[in-house]
Formats: sequence, C-alpha cells, structure tokens
Amino acid sequence: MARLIDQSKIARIHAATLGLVVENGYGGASISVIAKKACVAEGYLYRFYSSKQELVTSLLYEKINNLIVKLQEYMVLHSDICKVIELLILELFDQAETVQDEIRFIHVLIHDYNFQISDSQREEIKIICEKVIELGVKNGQLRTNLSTEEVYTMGIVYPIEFINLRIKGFFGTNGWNEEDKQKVVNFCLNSLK
Amino acid sequence: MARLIDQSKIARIHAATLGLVVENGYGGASISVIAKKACVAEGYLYRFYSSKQELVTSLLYEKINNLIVKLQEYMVLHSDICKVIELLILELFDQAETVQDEIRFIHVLIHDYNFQISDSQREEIKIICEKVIELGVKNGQLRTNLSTEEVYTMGIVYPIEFINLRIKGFFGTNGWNEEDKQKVVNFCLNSLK
DNA sequence: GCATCATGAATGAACAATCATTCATTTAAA
DNA sequence: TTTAAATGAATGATTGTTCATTCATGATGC
Repeated sequence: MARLIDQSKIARIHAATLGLVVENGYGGASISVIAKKACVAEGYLYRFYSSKQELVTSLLYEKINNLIVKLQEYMVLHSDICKVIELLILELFDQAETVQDEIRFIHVLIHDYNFQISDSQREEIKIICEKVIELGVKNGQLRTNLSTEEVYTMGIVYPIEFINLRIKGFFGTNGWNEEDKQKVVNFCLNSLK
Repeated sequence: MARLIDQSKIARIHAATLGLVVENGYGGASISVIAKKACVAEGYLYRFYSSKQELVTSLLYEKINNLIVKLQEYMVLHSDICKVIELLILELFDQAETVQDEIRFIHVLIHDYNFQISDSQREEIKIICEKVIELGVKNGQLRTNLSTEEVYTMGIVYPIEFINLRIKGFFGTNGWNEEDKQKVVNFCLNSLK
C-alpha cells in the first residue's frame, strides 16, 4: 500500500483559500498563490476538487451550514424567539472576534456574482425565517405582518454588514465593544417588534 | 486639425462596462469583452483611463455622487427628515426600475474588495448622516441615540440589499410593487424612530 | 528484522486560454 | 496636407488545469 493522505495538507489548502478570498476576493485568490500559502503543489487540490470554483463553493457551503446548524440548535433550546435572535447575532460577533475570516468569507462570497447560496440552503434559511415569524407572532414577541426578507435581513445581513463596516473602519471606528454588540441586538430586535 | 473625439464611443464604453460588471462582476468584465460590446477597439479606453481599475472606479464614483447630490437636494427642499429618507429610498427603487444596472453596479462594487468608496465620498456620506440625525432629533422625528451607521445602513444599505434580494428572486419573489416599496420605507423609518 | 515491491500520494513543469496593456499603423476630418 | 482620433495585432504576465513523473510508505516474502 502507498502512504496515507496527509489531512493537514487539505486543512492548509482550506485555510489558505479562506484567508486569500477574504483578503483579495475570489479573483485575487489564484490557485498558485493558494498553493504557495498552503505549502502544497499547485495541482494538488484537484485530487479533491474538480475546480477552483468547487473548492470555494464547498467551503462556503460548509461555513453557511455551520451557521444554520447553530441557529437550529438555538431554536430547539429556546422558545423565546428574541433570545434566539440575540444568540445568533452574538454568535456572528463571536465568530468575527475569534475566527474573523469565516464571517468575512461569507460576506465576500455572498455578494460575489460567481457564487450563490445553494438552493437547499436558501430553502432551509427561508423555512427557519418562517418558523421564527410563526413562533414570534404566536407568543406576541414579533409583529404580525413580518416578511421572510425582514427577518433574514435584520437577523443576518444587518449584523454582518455592521461587522464589516467596523472591520473596515468605514466611519472611522474599528472593532466593537459589548455595548456596541448589545446595541445591534436591540436595533435588530426592535425593527422586528 | 484632426477629427473630434467621438463622444458616443466613450458613452458606449461606459454602458458596456456597467452592464458587464453587473452581469459578471469586476473579474468577469474583461477589457476585450467590454470593447467588443461597445464596438470599439480594445486599446481605445486607455486614451481616457490609465487602467481598467481607474475606468471602473471613476464610474463608481460618478454613480455614488449622483446619489449624494440627489440626497443633498432632498435635504434642501424638505425639513421633514422622514420625507427625505422616503424620497431617497423611493429614488433607489426608481433607479432600479428605470436604469436597473446603476443600482446593481453600486451594489456589486461596494462589496468587491478591489474597490472602496473614495475617502471624500465616505466623509460626505458621514456628514449627511450626521445632519439627518441632527435635524431628525431636533424636530422629534427620530430617536435621540441614533448612530451614523444606523442611518447609513437603514437609509441606503437595507433598501439596496432588499432590491437585490428581489432582483435575484432570493426567496422566490421577483420584482416589487408600490406596496412593497412603501413597506420598505416604513420598515426603515420605523427602525430609526 | 530486513530488503523489496507495489501503490497511490504528491509534485511541478507544461499547457492553452485569457488577461490588461502597449504602440506602430491606419484613417478621417479639420 | 496635417493632426490626432482610432485601430487591433502583439506582448508578457497570469490564469486554471493537466498529467507524466517522483517519492514515501505500507504490505509482502524471506
């Protein structure tokens, strides 16, 4: 038998891809640069992915799925829908603090025209949003005429957009503190109440 | 004397660039394709721009400036700050309806890592947001503890994001009607009240 | 325990395609 | 005739991808 596949190489390719996409966008993350950063041969990733597009897409799928799973866990644990939304937003901040790249990776690719969230994930997100509305309305925590888009936008898009504004220092302020986080939570929740 | 510069060629280059960036993103809008679509020689645009980046950047600058000017006009005409915000959001919808590409062009590039709004424009936007807060608080139409980011996000980013969600048919619905537009206006205004 | 073989993990030079950019040349109007 | 507008073939760098080759190691026979 031949030697075993070195899993650390794959992990390194993943990490390098993530970092380079975040830093330079999809176009700026070329195979040769990814391979160099991962200390791996240029053609190596083609043993696992049929193309650069597939590599990045599968990575995106995974990161989004992590969020979906987290969100579903919250919904199982809490009947208080405001708590669920708060936990989700704080999770986004938390990821941005600890593994900053992951949240920016999603942010970059979600707005890139080479990509789109898979239909199944989009459907999952839609269903979750509808469940949020149903539960929130039932126990009187949310407005009755909420749309899927409003929940999605204020639960995910707004916080991610805020985080990126702060990471880029768009209005001169970099980073955030506990008060900022709570302010975002309240802002998003209020808009849905 | 030699002949005069054919202005329609420049206009065609602009239009082609806009359309292709919207359709395929910055990376997908190559010089050769732009030139082909504009029915112009490949190297022609270099008579007016020193690079592809400069061409696209100046186009972005112009489109954003149009919005800033529109917004400033609204603020001169109306002391009712809610009316100003409503007009701005309706203008975004209007542009999306009539010259769909312009609003998508901004949306694509604003999230592309090859670009950023110029410092001067960013400063202008910041100042306008602060003025909105000042006026809105003075006549009791807006909350007292509003941040620049909240005004910017709900006045511009949210509507643009909504429009793109609908253009892409993200949740299955394409386009919008008058009721949708008013709902967005109300949603954004309420979040700032 | 050691040498050998067979396997497939890993490499990286080579490929064609495409990229942005240049500039000698052509063209047409002043 | 003069001038500069306009062209588009050519350039060199870079792209994603391929595949013949190399290399490390687990299995096998002694």
